[in-house]
Amino acid sequence: MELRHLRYFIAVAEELHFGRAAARLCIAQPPLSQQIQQLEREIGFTLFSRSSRRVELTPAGRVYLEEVRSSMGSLEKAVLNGRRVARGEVGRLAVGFVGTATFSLLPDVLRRFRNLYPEVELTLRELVSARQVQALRERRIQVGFARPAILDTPDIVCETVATESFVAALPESHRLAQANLIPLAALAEDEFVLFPRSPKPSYGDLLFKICEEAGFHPNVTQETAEIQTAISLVAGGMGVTLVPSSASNVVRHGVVFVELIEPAPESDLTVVYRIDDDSPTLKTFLNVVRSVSHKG
Amino acid sequence: MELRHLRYFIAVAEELHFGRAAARLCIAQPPLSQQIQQLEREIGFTLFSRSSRRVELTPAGRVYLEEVRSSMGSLEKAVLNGRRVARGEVGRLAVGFVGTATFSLLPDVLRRFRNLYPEVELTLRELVSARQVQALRERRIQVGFARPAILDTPDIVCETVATESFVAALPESHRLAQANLIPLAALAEDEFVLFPRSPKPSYGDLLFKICEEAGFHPNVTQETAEIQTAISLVAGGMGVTLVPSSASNVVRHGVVFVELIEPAPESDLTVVYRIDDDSPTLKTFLNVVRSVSHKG
DNA sequence: TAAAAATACTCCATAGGTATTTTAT
DNA sequence: ATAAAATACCTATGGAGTATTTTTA
Repeated sequence: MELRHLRYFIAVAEELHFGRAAARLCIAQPPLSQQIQQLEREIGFTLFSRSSRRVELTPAGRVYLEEVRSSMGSLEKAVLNGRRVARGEVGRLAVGFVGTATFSLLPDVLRRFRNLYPEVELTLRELVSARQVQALRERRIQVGFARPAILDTPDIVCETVATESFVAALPESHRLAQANLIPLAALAEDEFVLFPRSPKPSYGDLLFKICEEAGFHPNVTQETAEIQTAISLVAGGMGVTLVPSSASNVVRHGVVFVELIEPAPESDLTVVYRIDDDSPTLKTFLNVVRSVSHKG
Repeated sequence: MELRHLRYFIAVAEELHFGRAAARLCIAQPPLSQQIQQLEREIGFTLFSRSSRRVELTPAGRVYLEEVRSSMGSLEKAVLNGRRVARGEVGRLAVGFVGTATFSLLPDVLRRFRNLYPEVELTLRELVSARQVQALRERRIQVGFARPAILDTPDIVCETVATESFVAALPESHRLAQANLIPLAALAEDEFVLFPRSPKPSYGDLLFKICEEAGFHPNVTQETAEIQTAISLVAGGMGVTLVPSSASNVVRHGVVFVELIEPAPESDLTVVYRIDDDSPTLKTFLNVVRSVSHKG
């Protein structure tokens, strides 16, 4: 049995006339009769009761017609669904992200992507950069937002999507709180709220190196994994810290953000994904990331 | 697109290997590759990511596979359903019957048919014989149980399925209540509970004629359409009546049934149906009727 | 280099065309 | 007498076969 048989059957069932049905199908009448006979032989029951004056569906033909129609409809839908998956319009995507990405690009990307492709099911998991690479390898995520110190593995692509300068977060009462622009070295004697230095590459490690490049070892008195918490601690007068400039959007009583004199330390935010992942969902996601990245 | 394409697609998706899939399909590998390419061209997206070492389903291919599988399953089921309808195992059947048929064949036929073909939806309507012919013509019923006086129309087939003799129903207190066998003429002076004489042909009319053949005009004092009611009236001493012998199954306090001496009046119970109705449901029903009729 | 998919071509089975017959109104 | 389906027979498209090339692990 072939779909041709079913298409012909539907045509005859709708016209109830072999000649007209054949015309509609752009074939001659005899082959149509033959194909219908062939179909009837194969399914084992008659579809039409024909006389030379009238063609009628048999009861079994009526039942069969309905079910065939519905199956053919499903087959057409299957093609449309497949196309939408192929275009990345439906699917599933697990996204990893470092905590420090939540202030800048990530919210915009997610909002935009959800608007454009509401039928892609997004799963978010916060993971430090090293864990993201691991998760990509194990396919637990398809894409990550990371801050790679040096991320150089051949199986993972790493694309910079934002470069942010750091700003100093100071308590309101700090002696430099009123300044517009300070050198990082001005904080050499201050107490620092910093972040865990492992697993490497870590955000804490990066900040530590930045301080060393500015000529001092930071005097770390508090450690926390969360930027939000760090800012709260600064507000509480526990010390100063460095945050990506995007975090200065977080308005919090008791904290001021001060820019740093050139050469201002910078940090790249990157998207990471498997080099061998050609899933269209990933592609559309990356396109959204890039569009947001270039626009902003 | 043809079912061939889909069958090939499923085979390759299951084997994930063109060579093995081709072997399973009993064709050579090149035509299989061609058919899959053709399918991909038509649906507009790639089903497999192939390298010479590994064949994998694309995400769209996975989605398409599931939907195609289900559609193909539906198509197979459609054939099975069609066959069952063609065999008369599922369907709908409206059955007409005269009230006097309810004691004899009809209950047995219905019980048996329902057991054998539980998926045929039976509808029952009580109709006098003349109405059954009308209902058959208008296709409101497909088969009827009638008592045709003279039913002679070319479009309706009328098949005798039972011949019943009549018995007299007498009140317990009747002077002949103890008799085994009486001539019908013995009731010439009795009061009769009879049935409406129209529309003709009617059961009431039939009984009237039977009495006239026995040589008297029945003295009708009560009329009712229901045999049950007639028997109740007899029990109440309102008169006597004639019922088909099968009605004597109805045990009722105060009534006795007495057989009639030869020539005992008889009545045919017939099935009636359209001569042009070739529905398999009707055929299986008629077969059940005949089997019950011959057995009993 | 070896396994497997893709091309290149050839062939024949069968879908479809034309002419005609059968059938039922 | 006629409309319409079935049958008979022929043609040619395209599915499938064989031989070969390409690809990548």
